[in-house]
Amino acid sequence: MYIIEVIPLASLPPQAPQVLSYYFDTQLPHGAVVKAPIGRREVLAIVIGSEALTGRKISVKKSGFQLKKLVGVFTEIPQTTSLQLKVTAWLAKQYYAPLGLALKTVLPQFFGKKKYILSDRQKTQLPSPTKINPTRLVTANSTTIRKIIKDSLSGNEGQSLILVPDRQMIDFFADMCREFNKNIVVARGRLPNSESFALWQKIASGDSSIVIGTRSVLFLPWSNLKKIIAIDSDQEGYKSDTTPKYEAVETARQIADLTGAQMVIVSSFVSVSDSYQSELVSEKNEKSKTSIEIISLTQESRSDIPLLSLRVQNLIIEAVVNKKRILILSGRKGYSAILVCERCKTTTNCENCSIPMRVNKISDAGESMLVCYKCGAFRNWPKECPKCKGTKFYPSGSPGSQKIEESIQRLLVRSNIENTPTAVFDTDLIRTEEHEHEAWNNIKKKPNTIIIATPIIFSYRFSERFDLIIVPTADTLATNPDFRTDERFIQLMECLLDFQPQRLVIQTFRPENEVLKAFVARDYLEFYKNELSVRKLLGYPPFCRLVKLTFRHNTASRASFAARELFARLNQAIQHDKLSDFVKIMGANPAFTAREKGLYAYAILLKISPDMRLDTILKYVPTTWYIEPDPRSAV
DNA sequence: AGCACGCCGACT
DNA sequence: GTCGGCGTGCTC
Repeated sequence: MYIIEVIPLASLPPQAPQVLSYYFDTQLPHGAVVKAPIGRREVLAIVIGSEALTGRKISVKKSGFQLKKLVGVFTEIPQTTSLQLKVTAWLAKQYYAPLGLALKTVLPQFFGKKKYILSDRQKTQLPSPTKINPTRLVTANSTTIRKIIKDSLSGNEGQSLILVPDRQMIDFFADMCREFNKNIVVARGRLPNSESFALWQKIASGDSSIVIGTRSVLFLPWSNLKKIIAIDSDQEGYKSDTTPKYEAVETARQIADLTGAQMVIVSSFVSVSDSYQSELVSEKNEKSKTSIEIISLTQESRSDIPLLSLRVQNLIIEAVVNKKRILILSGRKGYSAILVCERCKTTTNCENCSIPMRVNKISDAGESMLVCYKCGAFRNWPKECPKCKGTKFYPSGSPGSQKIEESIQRLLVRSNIENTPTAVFDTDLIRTEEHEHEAWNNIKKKPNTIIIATPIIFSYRFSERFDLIIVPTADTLATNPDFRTDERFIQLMECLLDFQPQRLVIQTFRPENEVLKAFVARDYLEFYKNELSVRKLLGYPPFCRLVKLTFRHNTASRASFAARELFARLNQAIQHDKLSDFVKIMGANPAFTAREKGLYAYAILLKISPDMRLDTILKYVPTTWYIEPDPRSAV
């Protein structure tokens, strides 16, 4: 009899032991794959140790548990590389995730269905980097990116990875690289198992190639990785939506450190956090030739603030007449942010959530519905106001894509150029990748289409060109106010410049805003300096890591009780473990959306010293809480 | 993350 | 009276 220690490919609470023990008749090698019973189910597990069972010693060692027997062996041939195990351990530690789920993310999709043979080198050792290369940080625009990628890849004998934030970008980089290298591998998420296996083996064999893909390709069995180029570092798509909720670029840097590869981040705009990383080397690029124009809306008459100022209207008409391509950046989908009662000014809120419902146009005749973007609930236009019994309502608040399109169409009609097509490009209309392709092809068929798009258009920013770009609502581009709002604004504007417009026009109620001025001057040194000092003072990234804790319950009092209870418990732990210099607790407060899908939500925000392990404090958080490390938004 | 247990509402 | 909703709790 032998005691076998395994990592099961299942989620165990992170505060519980992550390695489970079983007994079995034979010894099993490190890396073997077995079937282990957990509760009433069977899961695959990786063997990480075997020891002979000598008498009753074990019952003492594993007291409290009745050891179960392994159900069977899938294969004794080791299926995990040394690099994979290192990355697994790092993911689990860095993002406070169960080890088994971290392992599941690094293993290939065909794991447990196909068996394979690893080289000895992969099983046991890493390429042992002689030195850790500092990450290079390069700002690029659509004219310089080709050169930067080409230079970065030239003379590279090993494997290279180009990491992109979303699938739409893959083709652009694949086509670009094909011009100077024939060995391009395009990795699109879910391949059939056989293709996925072929790709996996090609990379495992050490074959020199340039791999282009989204975050899942990070975990290919690199055997000769020399370079990782990440396109942008702060895009939404880089954050994993399943546990472990890793940041792909941060993970890429870790893999680069483990393999000795060189890491390069190519961004349109260097984030505040990246600007602080002292080991990064920034390389300037030339300024764009776009003329940036700010239009102050404060002078427009108070009662009738038009969506498009006279100046913008004239520019659009002129551009249409001259057959120029026009893009309008929309901050949100739908028609408008809120619906207001004409008499008492009350907004219509969702019944299940404590947020206003958005107005959505559902037909060209102007028929509208209300929709909640939190829970997806729909309702008809209200008949009467529950407060004042008023019967007239009007859409208000920040305008969405539909309302912008409506304004444009009216303008075109007024100007007798109504044969100009318009198209909305946002996630209301584009639900799947095929939709997106189709929508895009339709637009391309009519090159004079005026496009009204949310930031999802940025996936095309290196390959598309617009002559005139309008930002009608600069002040409401950020959906929720947050410490990252200002940098997010600059990032959006910098991405717009990648379309290389002749003119970019920004409408604002706050023309004196410092952030806007920094963008117009395109000089961010002062911005970084101010932003960093504020963040240092308030304990935001890069000076602290944030962890958002959320508790939801259908009873308000129980939710608030749980929140106060954990708040007290964490404070106690901080005192007892002498962590007050390393952890700050904000809360416990009702969450930004205090009621969500009928549940009352409370949130606690932790600010944790970047070099402290998250589990030092998170081990005190009950499993009933939702834990989100490095949330994209602090609210 | 699964998966079962357990306790409340609408069906043959 | 059972089926089934999903809240709560456990996994060597």
